[in-house]
Amino acid sequence: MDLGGFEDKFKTAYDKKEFITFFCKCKIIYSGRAEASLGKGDRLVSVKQDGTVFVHQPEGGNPINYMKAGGSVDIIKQDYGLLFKAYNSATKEYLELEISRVYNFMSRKLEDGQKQMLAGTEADMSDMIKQNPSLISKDFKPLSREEHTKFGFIDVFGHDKKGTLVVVECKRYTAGLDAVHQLRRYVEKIKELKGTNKVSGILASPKISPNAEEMLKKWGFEWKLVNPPMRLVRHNKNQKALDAFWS
Amino acid sequence: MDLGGFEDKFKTAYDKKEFITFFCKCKIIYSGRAEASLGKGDRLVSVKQDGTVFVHQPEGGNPINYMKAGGSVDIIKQDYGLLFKAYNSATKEYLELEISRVYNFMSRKLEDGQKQMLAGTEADMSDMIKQNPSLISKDFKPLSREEHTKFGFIDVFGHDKKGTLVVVECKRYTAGLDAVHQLRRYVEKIKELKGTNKVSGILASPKISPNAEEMLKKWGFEWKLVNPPMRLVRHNKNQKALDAFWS
DNA sequence: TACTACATCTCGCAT
DNA sequence: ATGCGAGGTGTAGTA
Repeated sequence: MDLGGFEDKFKTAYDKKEFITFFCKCKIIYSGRAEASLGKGDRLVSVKQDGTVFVHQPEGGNPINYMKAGGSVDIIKQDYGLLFKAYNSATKEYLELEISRVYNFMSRKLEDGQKQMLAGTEADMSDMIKQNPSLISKDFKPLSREEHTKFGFIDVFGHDKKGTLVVVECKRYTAGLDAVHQLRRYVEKIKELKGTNKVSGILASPKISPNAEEMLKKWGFEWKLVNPPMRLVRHNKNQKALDAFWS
Repeated sequence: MDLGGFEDKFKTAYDKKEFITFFCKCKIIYSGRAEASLGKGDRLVSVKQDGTVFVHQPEGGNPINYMKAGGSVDIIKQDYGLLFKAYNSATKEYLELEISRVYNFMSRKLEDGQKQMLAGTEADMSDMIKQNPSLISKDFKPLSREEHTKFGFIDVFGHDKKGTLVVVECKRYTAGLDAVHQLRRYVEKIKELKGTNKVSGILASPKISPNAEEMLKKWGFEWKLVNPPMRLVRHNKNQKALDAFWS
């Protein structure tokens, strides 16, 4: 594609705040939170309607470069082709593409007012435990969930029959050392605030790493196997319904 | 764009393992590591050459849905339009787009063998400290850096004039409670391994949160203000050299 | 605004 | 394969 034609199309679409995307050959320099450079190659470049920019190489899950919303883009003629400059003066970030060729270009104003519904998060897991406290133990009585105020960020908080306070930390995946440290921090905090040593800590997760389990025991806490809700529901349930749904 | 024409183009490009990207109106369901759904709206959809899929809404930095490389994509005619099914049997993940309209389509085989060079990471920061130990203290003698062993991952390890062992943990940004716990873990580990209590811990970062500083002091550690290297060099250095380098 | 913790985190490295 | 920590992490929720 002709670079002059691209420049015109880009500027028109950018002024109209359309979603822009194109394939090109370019060299990349980023300067801001770090300093990065990438030699010449073919990439997908997109500029979103809020000013977000991202660049993808032909393989790999994440953009190789990006700019968050809030910046601006200029295109400037150079001897080698075009200089695509995305910059954010507020954060002092600069992303520059030295474009030598543009292969394809498309742009359009996209309309989308939808927000994603999501189930199976850690919040859902703590919900499930509060609804079904026997997942932790027979005499666990939950009092609160996702406590973000008084005691810190505790997933589930409650007590047992003997009046011992119980702090539960949930992890959706394998719990590691960091999870054990988190639990310890919350237990210490509760002990301090309540002026008691009768506080037990429970880590609830589908799995725990060996080091984490060792440290957990060393500090007198417990691990409880709990699977997160909604995970692979379709695959663990009736297989016939599945096949019907997914094929 | 005609849905039948899109279907043909997509299948041809997909078979050739081209980088595919299109604008469409669709409804989305994801099932796998969580369960998610998103009502009808306009989005950008891309399928990369390694099978990576991502879907972007018109605004926001991250893809609203994605699949990592390793899966497959099918397109199936339906009464409402086309069903785009991306699935990975190994991980039991499914992403389905119910496509009612396709606005634009482009695909191309992209060639790119480049890898990004990056400077200003935490590894560079620990390098800098090892090169310039006075950033920590006058009598700090670094011995090793980026110790990536079974004991853990210690950024910089050394000793002072009096023979006290020193563990340094670096953070590029504001150090929080997690960083303090990390430091504590490494110090405890070293004490255990070396059979001594003469181990001091230092947290090196450009900033520290109040809670983190409190906990740090409580445990007898120190904070040292260290800025990460390479950050904003472009803006802090001589402007003439800059212009030469960056233009 | 700053602080805290989650994320369908992703990614790389070492065991 | 698993564990562990960094990330130009991003993002949401709260004080």
